[in-house]
Amino acid sequence: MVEKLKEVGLKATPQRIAILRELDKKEHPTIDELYNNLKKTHPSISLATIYKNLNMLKDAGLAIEIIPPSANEKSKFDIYTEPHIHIMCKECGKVFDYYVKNAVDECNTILKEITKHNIENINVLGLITCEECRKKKKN
Amino acid sequence: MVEKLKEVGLKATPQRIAILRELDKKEHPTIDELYNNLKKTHPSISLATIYKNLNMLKDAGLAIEIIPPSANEKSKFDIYTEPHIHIMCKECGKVFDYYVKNAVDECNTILKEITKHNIENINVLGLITCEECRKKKKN
DNA sequence: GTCCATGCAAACGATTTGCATGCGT
DNA sequence: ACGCATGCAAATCGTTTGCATGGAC
Repeated sequence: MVEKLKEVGLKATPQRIAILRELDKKEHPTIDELYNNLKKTHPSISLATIYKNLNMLKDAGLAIEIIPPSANEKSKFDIYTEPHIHIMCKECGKVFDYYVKNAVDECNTILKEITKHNIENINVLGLITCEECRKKKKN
Repeated sequence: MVEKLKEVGLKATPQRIAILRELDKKEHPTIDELYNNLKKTHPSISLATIYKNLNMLKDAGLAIEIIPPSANEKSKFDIYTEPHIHIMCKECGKVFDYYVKNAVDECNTILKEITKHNIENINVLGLITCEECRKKKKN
């Protein structure tokens, strides 16, 4: 994590390293989950620091924000290493990663054909009902 | 618009009708654009009313929210009639609609193959640089 | 030693809420 | 006439900002 930060020209502070480590667990925390988790090891960490750093990490391409479709739901955060697709459970909000390289490209191609536009980037979020939630619903 | 509202069990108030009419112009307004436009014909309309109604219209499936990828940008709103795809200019935020029925299905199919999940719904937003913005950039 | 980062508290903006009044049915 | 909708103001929530102190380089 220290190297990643230096590569993009950011100081390797303990807080930043901790944030990246936490994101690297791939649990897709919301900001306050991140805050609560980090307080365990960094009791003095402040929310403002987390906000500031998440913005910097996003700008630097080391983190990405997963924005839910309903917008009154909270964003979740993920470490960014290579392009991948996110699937979210519409019941509980849990996020699943799919590191399938050409999936993003395929969707992109389809959009290009339809729109005749040069699609530079796509944001895809698939919505499912996860196993757990499906079970709960049955009862 | 009156009928649409009654179909979903909502009272056809002048404010609601006006909101739907405004969305039907397909200009994808933000909440305050909507507010400013509606004030012209409904000077006493309140922001709270717009917020409440947009939420109800979304829940009822008569409107959808287009959430930009950067999340500090404002959401835009659209009337919902049938599934379609949105493309957004990353420079100026302008939104373009594509009513191509099987595009949504195709993306859906790809996601299903990759994830082996039953994708119930997808949220796709394609990002481009629109003509106007491309011209501006050249200068 | 310099400059950027941190952490606190205050400021801010967007959205929601409570409540009295008005209006669609 | 009833019950939901409106509009106002206040409350709330998430996020950002300013600033003094601390820490990475």
